[in-house]
Amino acid sequence: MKEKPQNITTRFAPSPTGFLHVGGVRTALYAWLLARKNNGKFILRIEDTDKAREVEGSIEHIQKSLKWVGLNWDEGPDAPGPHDPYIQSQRLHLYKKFAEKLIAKGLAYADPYTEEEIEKFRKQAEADKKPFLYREHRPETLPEWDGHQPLRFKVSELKTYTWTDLVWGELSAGPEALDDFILIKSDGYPTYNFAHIVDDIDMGVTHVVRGQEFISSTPKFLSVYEALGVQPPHFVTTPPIMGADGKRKLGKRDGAKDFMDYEKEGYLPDTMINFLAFLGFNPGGEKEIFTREELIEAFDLNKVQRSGAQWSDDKLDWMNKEHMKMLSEKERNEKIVERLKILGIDLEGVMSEKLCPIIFDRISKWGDIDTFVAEGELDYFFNAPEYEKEKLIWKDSNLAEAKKHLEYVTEILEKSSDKNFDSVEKIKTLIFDYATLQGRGNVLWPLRVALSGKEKSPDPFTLIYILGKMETLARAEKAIKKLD
RNA sequence: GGCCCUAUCGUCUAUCGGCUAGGACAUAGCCUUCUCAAGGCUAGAAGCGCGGUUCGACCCCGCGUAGGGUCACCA
Repeated sequence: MKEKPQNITTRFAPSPTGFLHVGGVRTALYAWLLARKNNGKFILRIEDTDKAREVEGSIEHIQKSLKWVGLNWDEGPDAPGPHDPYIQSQRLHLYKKFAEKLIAKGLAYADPYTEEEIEKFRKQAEADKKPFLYREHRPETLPEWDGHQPLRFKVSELKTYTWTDLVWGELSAGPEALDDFILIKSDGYPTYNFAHIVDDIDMGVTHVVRGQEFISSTPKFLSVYEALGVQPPHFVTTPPIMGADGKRKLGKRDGAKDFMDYEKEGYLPDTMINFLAFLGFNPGGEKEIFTREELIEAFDLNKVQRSGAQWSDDKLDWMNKEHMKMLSEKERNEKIVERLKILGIDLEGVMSEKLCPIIFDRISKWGDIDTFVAEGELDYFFNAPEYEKEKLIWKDSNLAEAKKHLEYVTEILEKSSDKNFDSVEKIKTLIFDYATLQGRGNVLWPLRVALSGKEKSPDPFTLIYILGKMETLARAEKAIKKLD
């Protein structure tokens, strides 16, 4: 229907005020997908114009987050490009240059008021239940700027702006959205409202992918583009991600967590990409599990949602398991062994070959291994169990019966010539034959509980295999004694 | 409060005027299984309300309602 846009350039422009949360990453993801799909350019720009809110180390942390999920940028703080540098605090001269253009046109002036005076205006507006508009207090003669007051933009024409957002369609807002906002603060740094426009122009950004909170200030941006005589870029506005309660936009103030926490919890990068993309986007079919490449292929701005989507840990976990299943057995095992090692459990050779699949079945993210271990779920392999008599009995059977079966099985095990139970298959056949005659549950249940000490555990043959002859017999005999 | 936006199962969503409203997560039940998990099957579960346009509205329009965003020398 419409031809592929040419020479697309998108950017992600976080401010280094701490960590990135899922909302920020999704905005970055959409910008990245848009660029990658169109063979365009994706720029990372750091918007550090608020020195008071800046948090040490966040630039590195943000980059780490993006790198974790593979959102690579073509130009950025650590990737030199034609518009170096990519950190706003190092581009002050540029904002000044653009500010001077506006001053020359009579479209910018110094703010003569003190902060207290403005605060008074604001309070008054609030009391009158009216939106605060600075321009209503604009001095008759515009004060000249000496670089120490805030520099304000002068709205020259109060009109209704209409623009097309690639996600939301046609949008418009009247003059009440226009105001004399601050371009450059008294500390010499530009505000976001001005800096991002200057940078987007300078860097040739064609598509501004941003959160929905910027819709209301778009007329302000358009009035600046107009004053500068520059054609505005395309706006691509993403819907908000709501907290799990569905009530409010997810934000740091509401306890949104550090995106890197998901890495710590053991989610796969591909899951995060897949999940985040689908929170507010759906290509239309019934397929939900997408690889990164498939996502780039399927991404379409027309299919991006406008209403907020609620975050769901349940669905994230499900999706992560789906992506985990796409891993090879070798990759799975390596991950599990690695995670266990951190917990002080060393698995080697056959042990890991046997144990890893059991663990894999029971987790939906690598971090589940931690709770698995913490809750003693793997104790059946490492510690001799304590018994509660009743648990050794299968359904309606009785103690004597359980004991009889256990003793018989013990006999089979003792007779086994294979000291290491390397061929559990042979033993398995013998026990199975017996169990089939006696009722499988009646035999296998007490055996499994005797070996594991738990109501839930892997099957008895796996246990026999891993425990070895000595330990298996020791546990079985302990259980038999308990049944006396 | 002004302005802007949004509205399909509990949740994420499909439908681009023809719907017996589809899928996924979650929930419940059943099957399989030595238990749990996994897997398979099944079930319940939705078009915010009122008008209008139309042969026909979940889809288009208006009003109402609800929710979100925004109104900083924050981004």
